[in-house]
Amino acid sequence: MLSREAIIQKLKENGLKLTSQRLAIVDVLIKKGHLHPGAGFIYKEAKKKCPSISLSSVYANLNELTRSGIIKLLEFDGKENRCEGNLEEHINLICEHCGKITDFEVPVTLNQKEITRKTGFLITNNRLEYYGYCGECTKSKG
Amino acid sequence: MLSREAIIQKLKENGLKLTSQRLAIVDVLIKKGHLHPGAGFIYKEAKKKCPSISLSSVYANLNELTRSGIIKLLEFDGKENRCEGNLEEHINLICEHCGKITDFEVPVTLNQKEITRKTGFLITNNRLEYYGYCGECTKSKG
DNA sequence: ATCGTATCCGGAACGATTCCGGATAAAATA
DNA sequence: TATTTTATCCGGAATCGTTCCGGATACGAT
Repeated sequence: MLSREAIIQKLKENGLKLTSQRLAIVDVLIKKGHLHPGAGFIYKEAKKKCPSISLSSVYANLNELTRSGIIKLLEFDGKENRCEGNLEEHINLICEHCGKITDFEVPVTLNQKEITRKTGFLITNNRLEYYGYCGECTKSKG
Repeated sequence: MLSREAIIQKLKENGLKLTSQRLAIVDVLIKKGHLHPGAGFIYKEAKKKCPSISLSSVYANLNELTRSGIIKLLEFDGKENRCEGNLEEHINLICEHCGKITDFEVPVTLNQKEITRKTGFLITNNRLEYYGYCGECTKSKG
């Protein structure tokens, strides 16, 4: 995740205004320990600093932040989407019990050029996920 | 994708009845050239052989086939979900222009045991996707 | 042929997200 | 500082793929 300053600079570069709603959302995103928050959580948290904020503004802002390359949205059908601040290629470990998402750096980057050469497919984005049960949930339940 | 016979055997093993609706859906799934169909397409196609079929039955059956380990559902937020017959670990190349999904075998299987050892995360399922533009769409448009 | 039960159908319900149009406020300009 | 421009805001309605419901149907065991 970028620093607050870097995000604000990117926002300015993209001609986006620094509204109180937008900054409140950014502050939730950069808060440590709350990785990969969903729109609902961000709404609830941002409301503490900016009580007038609406849920539709949260959604609009998350889309805007995505367009500016500040975050990435992990979309899940049925479930809430989640925000991703780590834009480097990596694997998301998603716990099916507690919902926690952990980043795992890919030791050897898969050779995307080889895929393009073999198939003609031009890669612009990726989504690498392992589903299962995190260490804590495995210990407590089995 | 399993053969028709193998699927029918799996259905019997799991105590599922061989209804005309279910078999019509299976026939759409195993048809070559229509890889990764969505519920809407399956509904439309199955209706040709089984005109009384309902969309809710298609959904119920896709969930049942998933539970029996015959297919896997690729869930997309906003867009239709897609059926996956290849249950081996591989990468899906998803074209953002035409929507086509192509399987790409992973040359070196990522070491899942190492992930478990390092993080305690127990892997039960995976989702590996590259988004971009397939060869055909790249050629025709650029 | 009978029976038990999984499965079916149609439509209502669901829920996260998007869309709308009038109101607001950021920030450029004078 | 006052004015102007325009992105952004809010609240609620709309969207849409999917799930849920209850009564009807038909598979397949006996």
